[in-house]
Amino acid sequence: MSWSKSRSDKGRRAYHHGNLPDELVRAALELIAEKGPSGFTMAEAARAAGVSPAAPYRHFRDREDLMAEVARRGFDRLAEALETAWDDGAPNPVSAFERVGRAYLKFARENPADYAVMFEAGLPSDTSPELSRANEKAFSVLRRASEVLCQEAPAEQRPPALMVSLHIWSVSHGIAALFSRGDAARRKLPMAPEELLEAAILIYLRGLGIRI
Amino acid sequence: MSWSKSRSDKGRRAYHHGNLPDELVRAALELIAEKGPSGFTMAEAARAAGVSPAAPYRHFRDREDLMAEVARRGFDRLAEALETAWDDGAPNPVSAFERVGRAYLKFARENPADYAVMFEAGLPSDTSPELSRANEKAFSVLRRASEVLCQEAPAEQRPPALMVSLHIWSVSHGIAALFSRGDAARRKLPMAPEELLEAAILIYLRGLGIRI
DNA sequence: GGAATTATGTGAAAAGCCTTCACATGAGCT
DNA sequence: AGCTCATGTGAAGGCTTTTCACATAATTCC
Repeated sequence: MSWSKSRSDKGRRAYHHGNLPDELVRAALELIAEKGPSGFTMAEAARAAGVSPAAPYRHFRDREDLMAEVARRGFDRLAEALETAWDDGAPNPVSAFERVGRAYLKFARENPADYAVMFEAGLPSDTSPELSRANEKAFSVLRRASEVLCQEAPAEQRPPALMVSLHIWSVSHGIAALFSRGDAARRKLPMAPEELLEAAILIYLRGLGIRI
Repeated sequence: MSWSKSRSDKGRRAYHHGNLPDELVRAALELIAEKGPSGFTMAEAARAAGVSPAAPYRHFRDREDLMAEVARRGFDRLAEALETAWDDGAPNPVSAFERVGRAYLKFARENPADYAVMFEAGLPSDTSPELSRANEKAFSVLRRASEVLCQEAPAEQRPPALMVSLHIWSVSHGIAALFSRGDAARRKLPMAPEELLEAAILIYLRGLGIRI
């Protein structure tokens, strides 16, 4: 049996928690969802997990280290969501690309806590190699999609795929950050964020000479 | 004489500071520039201004209130910078519009602390009416510029100016947030943020059918 | 099976922060 | 000069982060 502590007697708390890191990450996300990244405290996360305030430090160097792990997992899940949405460009690159955009906003809307930690917690970019790699992985989906998409542009004025991916990421992040945050919608919009992004992408692609 | 305490004897600290609110805002910006919005503390700002830790509370309800004032001033200065850049659309709307985009990025690059507080400190959108108004003022510059710009589009497919302004703001903010932050450049770019934005705007305008 | 080693959690403590309160001090007005 | 209001101080409570020695459980190795 791999977890010998087990749930045998449910009421009693075992000395060893069994899965503290995961639980702390979960607690952190809940707290951040309620009170923002700066409102989250190590002590409260420990309390939520039912351990002493010192326990988390067995698994995370400090508060920032826990945040970085939250962000890393966020990027992993974002990468997964974007990958699924892209679906290898089926049935055609343009519609798959728009699906990716919508998936990006959906992620930001449904996971505002993750998103805030990923992009607004002010984590130094070199916090951890794992974080950088997860970030890179999410971006690479956009990058590959842009490469396929660029093949659709007339050959004589084909834009650099990297630039296109940066443009799309920027506008997606801009809309997510400014207008698409969970309940705390920053500003009244004449249309849903998804429609706003879709329109932006369509106009942009037309500007690239891609037929729609 | 309006400030009778004056600087008469420079060494001696007067009991009354004379201009504590301004000094606190200045100190806050310096601290935030060094250690990010979450690294800023009321106590340290007070220390920098040479007053006791309790003094700031005579001028700001709490930490968040000071942050909101920092953000408010930031939006005011951003609005001013954008207004100047727009220059009533001279000599022609398109080039003036690009100037506005560059001014936006310049502001973000040269005032990373202000920018961080304005957009990433997680201030509740209803923190203060003054903050909302300053925010609105900055955005309205973009909005008016978009209105003029849209007149350049062929009448039969003229886009809503509000949508255009939201698109431009989003991509500008996206680029600023992701790539254009002071020294902590998030990611290696094949081109300067300003060029990246300029290219995005040109492609977008072409997509709108605006001749360049 | 039992002992040694390692991993994980505890309690206590130092240091620092936010914020409030009663009180002190100075400025401006009459 | 005296009154009133604005502004600054010191001390205090309650919170947080983080470390350290110590306790206890899980695992490994004979």
